[in-house]
Amino acid sequence: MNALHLTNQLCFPFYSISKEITKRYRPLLEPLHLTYPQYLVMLVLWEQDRIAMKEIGARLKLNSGTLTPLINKLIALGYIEKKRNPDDERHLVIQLTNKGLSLENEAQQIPEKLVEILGLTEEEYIRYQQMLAEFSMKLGLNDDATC
Amino acid sequence: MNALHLTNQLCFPFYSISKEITKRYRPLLEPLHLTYPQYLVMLVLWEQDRIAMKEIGARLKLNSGTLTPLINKLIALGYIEKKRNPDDERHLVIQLTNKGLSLENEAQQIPEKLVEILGLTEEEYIRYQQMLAEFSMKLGLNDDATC
DNA sequence: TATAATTAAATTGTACACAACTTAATTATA
DNA sequence: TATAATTAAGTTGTGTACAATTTAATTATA
Repeated sequence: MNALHLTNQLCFPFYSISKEITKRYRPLLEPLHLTYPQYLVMLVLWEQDRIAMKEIGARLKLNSGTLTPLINKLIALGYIEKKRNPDDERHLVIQLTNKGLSLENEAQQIPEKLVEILGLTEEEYIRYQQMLAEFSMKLGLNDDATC
Repeated sequence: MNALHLTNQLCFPFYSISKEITKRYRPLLEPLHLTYPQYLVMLVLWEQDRIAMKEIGARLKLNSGTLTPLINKLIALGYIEKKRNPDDERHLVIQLTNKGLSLENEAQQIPEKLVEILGLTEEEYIRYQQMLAEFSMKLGLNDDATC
């Protein structure tokens, strides 16, 4: 076996599948005026509002070089606001606006639409998800450094 | 179950695992002066030399906007050359230089080093690979449009 | 066979992604 | 308590990614 053969790589499928899914998200997110990384930030905030930018970065594994412009774009869209934490001025607290809050309703059908677009059954979805969670664990991606 | 919860997403693990593996490739590829996408182009050429840029794009699922600067970088590094196909001047034929050809030797230990860095056993590697190949198939990523 | 349609690269514009560095605020330590 | 170390954002520079458009070459069609 030639270990340098493209089909024998482990990373390449992750890389190309990731890009392909992101591409398939595009038409679903377009009505919300969001890109996929912007959508991820919104998911975090819908889960827990008023958290530090640092914490969003920790959950999404994004550093400030990526996150700062993302956050600024979401502010420009009117979905979030940022203000300094008075107890520690280094921390930016990110907060949903009413517009950002109500956007969650419009996003409700996105996950089911995506599964449909990917052509997966419920069992397949769960099986892949478990496999990925296991793999993420092995890579230490679930160790929440901020806890 | 909240389908909008980050941990219930299918795409997010693909996205973050992909980025994490790419990050772990970095120190392995640094001695070759290659980034991960540049390494992918080299893998394709070590498999089959003197192919059209279009064909490289088809295998890696990259369009010309991404591939053109990648190819130019590899030329600047002295690993490849490009020339027009005399039979069809629209096609760029990409060819390894001696330097690019001999680089394959230096790349030989990369796959095993990566598996070690990822902390996977042989069986795990194969199992994940199969699952990913299956998923890629479902997404139609293996349909080689150029055949 | 002149014109239209198609095709492969290149270009343009927007948006990540991250390493390395800078700045300002906070905390630790001599 | 002045100084050093640490921390969170922001900035800079390089390198993808991709949609949409342009350009040049080839092929199809009226």
